[in-house]
Amino acid sequence: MPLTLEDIAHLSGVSRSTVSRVINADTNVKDETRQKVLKVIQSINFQPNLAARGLATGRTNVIGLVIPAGVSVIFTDPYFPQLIHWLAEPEYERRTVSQILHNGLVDGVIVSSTLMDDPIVKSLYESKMPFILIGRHPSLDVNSIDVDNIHAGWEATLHLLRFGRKRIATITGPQNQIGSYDRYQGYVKGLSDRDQPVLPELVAEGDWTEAGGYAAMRRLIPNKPDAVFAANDVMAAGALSALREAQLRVPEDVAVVGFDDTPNASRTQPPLTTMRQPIQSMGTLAVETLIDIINHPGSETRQIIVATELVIRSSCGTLKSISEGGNDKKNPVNLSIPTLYQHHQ
Amino acid sequence: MPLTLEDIAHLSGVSRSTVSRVINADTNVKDETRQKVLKVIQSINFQPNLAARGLATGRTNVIGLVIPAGVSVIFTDPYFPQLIHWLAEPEYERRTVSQILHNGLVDGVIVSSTLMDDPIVKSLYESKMPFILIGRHPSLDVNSIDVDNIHAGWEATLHLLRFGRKRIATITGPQNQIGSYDRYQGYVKGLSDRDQPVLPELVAEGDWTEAGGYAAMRRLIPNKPDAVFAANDVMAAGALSALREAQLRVPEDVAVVGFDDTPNASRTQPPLTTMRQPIQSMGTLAVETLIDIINHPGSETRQIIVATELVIRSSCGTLKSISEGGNDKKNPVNLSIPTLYQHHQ
DNA sequence: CTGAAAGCGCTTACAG
DNA sequence: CTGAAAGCGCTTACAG
Repeated sequence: MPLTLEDIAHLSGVSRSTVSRVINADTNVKDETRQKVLKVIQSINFQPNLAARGLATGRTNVIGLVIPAGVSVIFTDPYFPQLIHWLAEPEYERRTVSQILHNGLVDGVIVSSTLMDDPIVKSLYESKMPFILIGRHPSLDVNSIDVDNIHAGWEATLHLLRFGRKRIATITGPQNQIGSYDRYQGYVKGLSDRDQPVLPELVAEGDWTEAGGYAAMRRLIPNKPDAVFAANDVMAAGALSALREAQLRVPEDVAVVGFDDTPNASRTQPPLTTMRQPIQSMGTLAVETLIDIINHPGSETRQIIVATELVIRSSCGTLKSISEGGNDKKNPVNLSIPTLYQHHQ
Repeated sequence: MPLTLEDIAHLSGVSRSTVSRVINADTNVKDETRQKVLKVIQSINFQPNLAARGLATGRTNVIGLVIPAGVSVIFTDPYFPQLIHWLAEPEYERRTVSQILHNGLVDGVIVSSTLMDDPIVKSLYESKMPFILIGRHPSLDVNSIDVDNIHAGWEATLHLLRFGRKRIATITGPQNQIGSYDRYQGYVKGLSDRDQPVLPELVAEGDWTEAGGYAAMRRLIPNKPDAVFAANDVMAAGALSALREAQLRVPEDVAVVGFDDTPNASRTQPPLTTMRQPIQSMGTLAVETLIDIINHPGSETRQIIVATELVIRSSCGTLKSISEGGNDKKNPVNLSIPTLYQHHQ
């Protein structure tokens, strides 16, 4: 149970009214009293209930934004990101965690955080606020929904190996993010399982952006990779640009595999082979699961893993190109395609 | 002042408790009573105060979404749009207007609606809820912030005329949107002011999307335009694709002017001349103005017009290309560039 | 400078 | 099936 004004009042030996005055920066409070109360408030990180305040004052301090034609348009027309750019200002963001999360205005939260040890997750975990993580947590037993990134990275790498690629590079995401770290571990495991060395010169860290993928690929090219596994499609697209610029053919000279299967993956030149995650379903499932968690306090922790699926397009060659690919007798190519594989477009 | 349960109780001749039961679909209400109460509720479109309900029940029925690195990433990585795709589902959207707007959870709203006569605007206007429109309203006296779309369309068209273009086409936005309608009116006025005919065959309506711009341009090409004014940059980009495909050179064969100056405008091939609106500032200004309106109830209506600015890149040729452009003695070219004009990139 | 008390608009046992 | 009453957690005159 969250604390109330009354609790703070008891703890600091004053009345509820005085606590309220302190919180609202009313000047009619003796400085000594103010300090005393403030100390208590800070020590237990008290957040006044905004619903109650809203009721009492008739003001909530929240404003709404109505956009036409639903949420979808804000992603198709670059006009909207700009229009709500103020949302990204530090002044607005700072309040998010402490204030919006623990002030009685939300029943639970979905956290799409991939940071290795995000303080938000820890504080949420300790606060008893219902929440679900999209991703996984390395140590805490929290509700989560995720793909098996290690397995997915492993599978992507193996796919490249099957095509006879010998110098498989990877463009990773930031390594302080667990999903990104896991994909890299999958890559390492894939190579190790086939007795291939993991060469540092073939590993470049990106930042999920197209520019980052482009830059990473530029760093890799001098080291002569014949394939690259990018930890997301956006960086893969950047890598394709760098390869094109360097006059390298995809997939003939360098095969490329991405991750996500975001809509643009099928529109790159050439279309991208990529590890699909069912992102939309994960979002929906997160909402549904969270609501269920809210409705069943004290229920068991849920850790949901959804399946990924390699979507084969042309950026890594098709099976017939294996013959061109410098086949290797020691690691015979497995010509059977797992049933999980599907072709798209 | 919004009505309360107590008001409904009086109006329907029952107690507050019963009204609450009806609203919460409690089965312990005589059917006759329920109908009576429901009728009153519907007749005045009563919305219970969610802050009060949240206080009473300890549940608000709102869930939060925490995303890493701030709001900005959701626009750069296509992962996020997919993750929150459920927000776009009708089930979630339906509640928006009536429920979220009039339930005491927001103090005011920004409406980015461009529809000619949006019912939301009307209902907001009647409800006394503080709000500000991004755009303008054809008849109601509402707070608004907008650019002068007529003037901007006029200026874009005149720019093309100055370059000696004779068959200036336009790709409009949906004509049931006022901003889009205004831009078209500006185009018409620009041509009329220079005694040029407005040819229906040179007018095509788009839907703001790249695909829509592409399709519109394909319809225009057979009618031999030598310039096109697109009502936004996204459609202009689509038009560029269609022109490239038709082997028409930009700007030599067809000059193109866009609208917005969204970030991609400088990255098209060739970079786009476009009418810049200060979208970010409009967003910020809308927030600030709304807060001010909330803080000063009963203050005068504010109608803010912010300036646009033609950003000249290469899609409409540079001044020296005027000499190639088949100058017209009757309409001498004005070689002086207004100081408002600026060159970018 | 401080506290007791009323009130914001709901929900929900409790009593009938 | 219905109503009176208490309570959710705040704020804010009012009295001292």
